[in-house]
Amino acid sequence: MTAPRKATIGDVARHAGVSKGTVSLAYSGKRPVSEETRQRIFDAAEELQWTASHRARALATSRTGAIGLVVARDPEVLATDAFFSKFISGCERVLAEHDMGLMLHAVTSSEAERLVYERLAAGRADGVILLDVQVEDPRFELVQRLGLPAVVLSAEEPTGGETAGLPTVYSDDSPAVTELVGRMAQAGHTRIAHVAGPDHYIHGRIRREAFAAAMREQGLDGSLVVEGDFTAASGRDATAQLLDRADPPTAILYANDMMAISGLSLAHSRGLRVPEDLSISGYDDSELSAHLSPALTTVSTGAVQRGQIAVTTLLAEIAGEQPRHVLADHTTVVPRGSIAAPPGTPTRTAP
Amino acid sequence: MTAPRKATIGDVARHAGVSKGTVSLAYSGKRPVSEETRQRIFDAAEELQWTASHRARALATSRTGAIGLVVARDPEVLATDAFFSKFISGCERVLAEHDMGLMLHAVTSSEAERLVYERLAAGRADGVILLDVQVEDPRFELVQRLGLPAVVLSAEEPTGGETAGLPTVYSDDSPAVTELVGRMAQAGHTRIAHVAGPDHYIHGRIRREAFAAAMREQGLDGSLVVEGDFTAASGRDATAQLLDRADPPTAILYANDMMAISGLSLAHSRGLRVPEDLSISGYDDSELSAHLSPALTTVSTGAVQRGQIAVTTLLAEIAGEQPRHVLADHTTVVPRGSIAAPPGTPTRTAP
DNA sequence: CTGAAAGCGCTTACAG
DNA sequence: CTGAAAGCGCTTACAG
Repeated sequence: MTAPRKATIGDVARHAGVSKGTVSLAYSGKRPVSEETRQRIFDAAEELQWTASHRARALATSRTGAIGLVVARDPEVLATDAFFSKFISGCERVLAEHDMGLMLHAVTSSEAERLVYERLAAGRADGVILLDVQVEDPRFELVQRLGLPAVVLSAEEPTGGETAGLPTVYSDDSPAVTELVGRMAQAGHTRIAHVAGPDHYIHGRIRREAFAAAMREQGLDGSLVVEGDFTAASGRDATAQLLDRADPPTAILYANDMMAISGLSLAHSRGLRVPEDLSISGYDDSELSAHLSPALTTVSTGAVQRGQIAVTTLLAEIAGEQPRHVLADHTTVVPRGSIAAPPGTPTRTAP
Repeated sequence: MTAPRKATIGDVARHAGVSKGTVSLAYSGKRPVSEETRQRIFDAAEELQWTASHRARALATSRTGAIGLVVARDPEVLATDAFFSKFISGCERVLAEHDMGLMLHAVTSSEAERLVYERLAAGRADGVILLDVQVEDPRFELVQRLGLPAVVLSAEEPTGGETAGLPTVYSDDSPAVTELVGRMAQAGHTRIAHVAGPDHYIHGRIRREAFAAAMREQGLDGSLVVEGDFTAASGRDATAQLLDRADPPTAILYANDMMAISGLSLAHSRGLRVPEDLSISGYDDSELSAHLSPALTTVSTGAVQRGQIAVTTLLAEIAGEQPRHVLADHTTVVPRGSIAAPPGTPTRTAP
């Protein structure tokens, strides 16, 4: 039962009667190997059940074959984030093609976070993707000092060096928010509120600014904003605060699905019908949002595609290509049943 | 702007006027180094900004410093799984102590899955944790053939070699389900239904069997079971099917929160009040469940602890210790507002 | 097309 | 307490 020593490239070479170099070449194809010896080598490898040692290859090539992803969020929040796992799945898709993997790190302090990046830079990963970017994120400087290739994922175009020159995969969250406000206004709503994400997150801030701008365009008062933190708890509390007002909103635009769903639930429990009494929208297109009753109007973020693009961009940078910013916009509004005319609207306002 | 060559242990040794071996020892502490040279070494390292290369160390020690986790689920489903990210967070906690990392792989075909395990075994990970275990899971044989240390996470004690002798971290989901049924029965429910998870998953099957057994114990009919697949979509459909019956249940026990939440939403949309008209319970204790209105009675699975224990167990196995099964039971019912007496019950049945 | 050898950057017996 | 050297298992110029 004691594990037999694993075969090495040397064993295969000996077995096939060639040099180690030739075995290596037969697999990499970096230089031609005669069909005959190639076959001998494959047979020997098969017989010895040999697979190249990843560790040895990593040292020889100075490439680890992994990229790093560090998440500095409470696991509770991570759990409920529809974006995250779709994003990872997109990353995997292209990593697999390149025979690479994803090193995931969950940290809870910024001290631990710094340490993790240092370890990654010490050869545990060939590069990293920076998620949940904050305004003037300290990681920008950190990765550059560490010489660690990185791409940042942002919700706005880094026109003025917002991402410190690091290659950035960005989308623009604004149009979807504008469209959502437009739909609500069109349905006849005037008192529209926004439950925002934290302002220090770019995607929190952008969605909020887009809300304000869209309301202004519609000639409406865009000041009814409550800041949440993307958790269900904060969604419920913010909603309670809004509904408790003397002049409660007739529509609420939430910065993510999670907050929208707990908000929806609270509204229901207060006897409000959605969408008849209250219209709402989310952001993220989580699986749950599509199967609620009524289903939640939300925004699909193209998370899988962004994962793919982010990794592709990172690999290009690692390969030494000139870093560039790339627009990855698959953001689109998914209209579902949670928006209707406000209460008291005549059944049909024919044009 | 061209990246300066990174310092190596040789540079540090030269700088400090010692041998490479001594530098290594100064850091590992595996053998004593005089305080004076030790300081010289640290100073040199500091000045040259040296950190040991993980790749080189990995080859020299035959240890990769990472464990693998492969998830064979639709990203949509993963996204909404409260267990998963808490579990990962628990893993990280102990991995960090050991200066190790987590290689995460998301696969969508069993073909891809096999390939990933082979890669992991080829030196990309020192061991793996097997999640979402199925009955007679083919991975049991695979990891053993590959000589890849593994621990499996199960929802029942592997008394009869269910996990092929692999060290197993198990909990028992039954008591919580029994308690839930008990609470519902106690409240006066007799028509209690179960929306189950797929039967080929151990945790799906166990919860279902526990439901049947508990109903039997209560002298109730436990045949009202609809199989879902843990997604919100299936939760909604199963609930519709139940509520459409001539004799709909007055209480529904769901195999996870996600199905319970979409079920709750559907019930609401049909004008049923929860818990006045329908009592429900979930399983997983997701963040959302606590902030719904009413909050969802559910089961906390101790996912963080299980992650910690799983990794601890795996590291012990990697270190060559005798593999054993370990009970990791932090499963407990979290009573919240979603269970009450069935409709038509006199206000208070004083004992 | 193939071989011999150096090199990737550490760790760890082996001597002293 | 410290040094010189071998070894981890590959890849890749360099010769032929």
